[in-house]
Amino acid sequence: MPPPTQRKTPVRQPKQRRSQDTVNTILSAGARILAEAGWSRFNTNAIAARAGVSIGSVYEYFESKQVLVDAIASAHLARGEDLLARASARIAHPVDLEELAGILVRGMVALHAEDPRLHRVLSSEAPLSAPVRARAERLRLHFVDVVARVLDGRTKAPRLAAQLLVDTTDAAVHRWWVDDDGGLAEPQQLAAELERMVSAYLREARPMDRAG
Amino acid sequence: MPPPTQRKTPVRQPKQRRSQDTVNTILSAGARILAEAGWSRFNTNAIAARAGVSIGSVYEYFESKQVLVDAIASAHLARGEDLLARASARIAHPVDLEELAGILVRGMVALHAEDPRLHRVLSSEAPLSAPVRARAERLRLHFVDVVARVLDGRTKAPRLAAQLLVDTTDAAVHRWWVDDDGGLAEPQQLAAELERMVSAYLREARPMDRAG
Amino acid sequence: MPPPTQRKTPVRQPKQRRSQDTVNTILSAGARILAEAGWSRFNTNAIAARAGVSIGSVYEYFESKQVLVDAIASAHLARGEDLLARASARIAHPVDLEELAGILVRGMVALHAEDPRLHRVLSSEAPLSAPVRARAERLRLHFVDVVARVLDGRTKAPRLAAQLLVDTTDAAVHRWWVDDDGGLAEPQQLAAELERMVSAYLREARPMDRAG
Amino acid sequence: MPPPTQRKTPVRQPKQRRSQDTVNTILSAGARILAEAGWSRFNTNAIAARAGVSIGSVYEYFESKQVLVDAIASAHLARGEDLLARASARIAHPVDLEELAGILVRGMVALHAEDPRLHRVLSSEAPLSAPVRARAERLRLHFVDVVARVLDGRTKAPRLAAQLLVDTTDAAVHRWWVDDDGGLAEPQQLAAELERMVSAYLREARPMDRAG
DNA sequence: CATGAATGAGAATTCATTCAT
DNA sequence: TATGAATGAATTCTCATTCAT
Repeated sequence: MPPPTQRKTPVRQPKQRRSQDTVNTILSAGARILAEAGWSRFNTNAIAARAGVSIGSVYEYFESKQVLVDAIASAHLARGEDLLARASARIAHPVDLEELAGILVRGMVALHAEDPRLHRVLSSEAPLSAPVRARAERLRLHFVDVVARVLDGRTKAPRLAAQLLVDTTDAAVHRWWVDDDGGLAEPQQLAAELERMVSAYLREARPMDRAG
Repeated sequence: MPPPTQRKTPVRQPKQRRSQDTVNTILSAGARILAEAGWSRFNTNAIAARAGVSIGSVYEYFESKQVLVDAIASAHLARGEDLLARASARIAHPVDLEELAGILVRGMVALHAEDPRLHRVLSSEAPLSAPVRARAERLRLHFVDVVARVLDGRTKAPRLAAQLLVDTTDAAVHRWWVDDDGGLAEPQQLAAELERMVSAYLREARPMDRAG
Repeated sequence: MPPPTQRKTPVRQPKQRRSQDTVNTILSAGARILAEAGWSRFNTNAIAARAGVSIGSVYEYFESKQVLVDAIASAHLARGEDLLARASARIAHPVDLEELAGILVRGMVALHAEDPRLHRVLSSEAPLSAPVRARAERLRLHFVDVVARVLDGRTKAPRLAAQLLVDTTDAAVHRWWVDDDGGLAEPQQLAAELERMVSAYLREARPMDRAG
Repeated sequence: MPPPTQRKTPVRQPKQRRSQDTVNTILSAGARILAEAGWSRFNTNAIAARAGVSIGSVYEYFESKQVLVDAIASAHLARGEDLLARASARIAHPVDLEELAGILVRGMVALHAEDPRLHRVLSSEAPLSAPVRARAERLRLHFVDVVARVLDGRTKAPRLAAQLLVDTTDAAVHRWWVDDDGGLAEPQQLAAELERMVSAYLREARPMDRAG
């Protein structure tokens, strides 16, 4: 944190500023190519050209193509983590199980609606490094944790149920928002129906329901 | 004219036999590489080496790398179509809605349990041609049709419900059997829970349930 | 010459007969490919397929691709030699110098009108072996000889004049009939004008013209 | 702002200089291979090796082998266009018809004397793209135009005559200078005789000659 | 730091030719 | 003789990466 002293226009180190700009330019050029043309057209020379920088600069900031695609994926994951952090507040608060279904499905839709084409390429075509895949896995686990905490004491096997809910809604929404190429029904309709299914499950999953 | 009797094993001309052997060798070498090393290592020279044939032989039978991967995908789809055809007999018979959930989930598991690594690469990494993608889409539509027919008259919006069920179980099972890299719970447990969720949904989706 | 004896249907050696048929089939399949698709598409497998024989048979009769294209060129040259032989009778007869121009130009047109597309490929694209090129050169020399003999004693430097006439008409007719892709005037008009030019030259090339 | 004075030698950025050098090296390596070994040996690896650059550099500057051979042909054509431009000044000036024959033949000789082996390969073996062929055709039309303008009003059908003259001299000189493999007479002698033939034609092609 | 020319390993594809059947 | 499956050297082209300026 910079000292809150009298300098109005703080001397921003031009070097670092410019560097960060270049890094961002490269990252978004790469992301756009990935989203628009897929992994097969994601080549370092094209990225440099699109970013308007030299290929040398790309390698100045990213050791290799792998590091670059990992960085793009990380940025994308960071946005997901952000969304989850904000949503978890809403979920964590003592919430009616009835509401949970809606929050869950709508949250997942929000998560996948953010640059779905990029999401698609990153989650299927692009070969990400192990650490990045681990980070994605952690995001999922975190999601499961949040839901499990809500279910705790209110359903049998809350953690298993949480994983079922997260994985199912994630996978289904992913398919409808990300993978779909001309499906049957509208994603919105399907999501509403999915909500109904999740509700039905939660209603029957109460401990007493099974015991009694 | 040859005797129209007892020819169960048709006289295979040795040349055709040899060709077919080569074709099969190439197809399975390609499938194994795809399953074990992914699309990025799927190159025609590696395939030829693995199949123990020359690169020329690969091109003798497959016009291009694209045609080859399409052929591998087609064979995989054919196995899926087969499974569905046999399963649809079971589903189509007047089946209790309660049973449907089990048949559906177990059918989907069977569908994905067949060479899941190959399935994974074919369904995400590999760039398949439009006709093959259309064939996969047709398989999915067929599945939805079969389920919709069972639901007809027994749930509201049977076709929408059918798509929800097929897509959800497909996506979830796909994730657990195909995509999973070290998840939380056992896929089997999750599948059992999924069955419960589908049952709950069907129970509540009866026309009278909503009307009354 | 076969003995004119009583066998009506002579026993033709089926082997040699069939062989010759196969050879001819291959030769014309090759010639057609050469004429229609050019040297770059002239490949032995395509020829075998087009001829309806196996690639093995092609190599049974022609040691190599080079031998095959040479054989096609030789057959084409043989037709040219034939034409020249028949034309030379007409030319050799004490012919008016005025007539010579017409005979020459029309003969050259006839020579080039025979399968011009094949002629084009053989005379430019296809890499013929030295012996075949020598044979083509011999045909040209023979042509020059025939014309020189007519000019002998009637023009100065009859051999030089003969070569001028043969080469000029050959080259020009070749260009108009064989190479032309959408030229200006009609080949026929140009040929008529060429005749006029040759006539004019011959008229002025008489020994006395220069001497006196 | 740089001083707007005495900059005769523009400041060449070293990078552009280096690039241009590489381009030229590749172009002439390609031209030499084409001239010395023909189209069949014109392969990108050989060109790179001969130019002393990597294969990557060849493709850095020429999208494809086709583009490269087209560039070589274009450079060759540019030299021809230059020659014609300079010659047309001489021809265009009110020139005696007697002189025309000499100018024409000598011009054509000059045109073909420039790298005849390259000319040979480019004009027959090498498959040039349509635009380059069109450019060659334009050069020919331009030549015909120049001659036709001289003949205008002095011969019947001046344009037809012009085409006859251009095509005939072009084809003949091409044969003698470019295609010839050990012919009979010296090309120089033949050219002199060709000049005589053209003169004779022009003398007789005057309008009054035919009318009266 | 930035540039961009240069590199070269690697991948797809073709096709003349061989040889076991 | 005929067949056609199999071979593999040769060729075009791509693109991640390096490094001199």
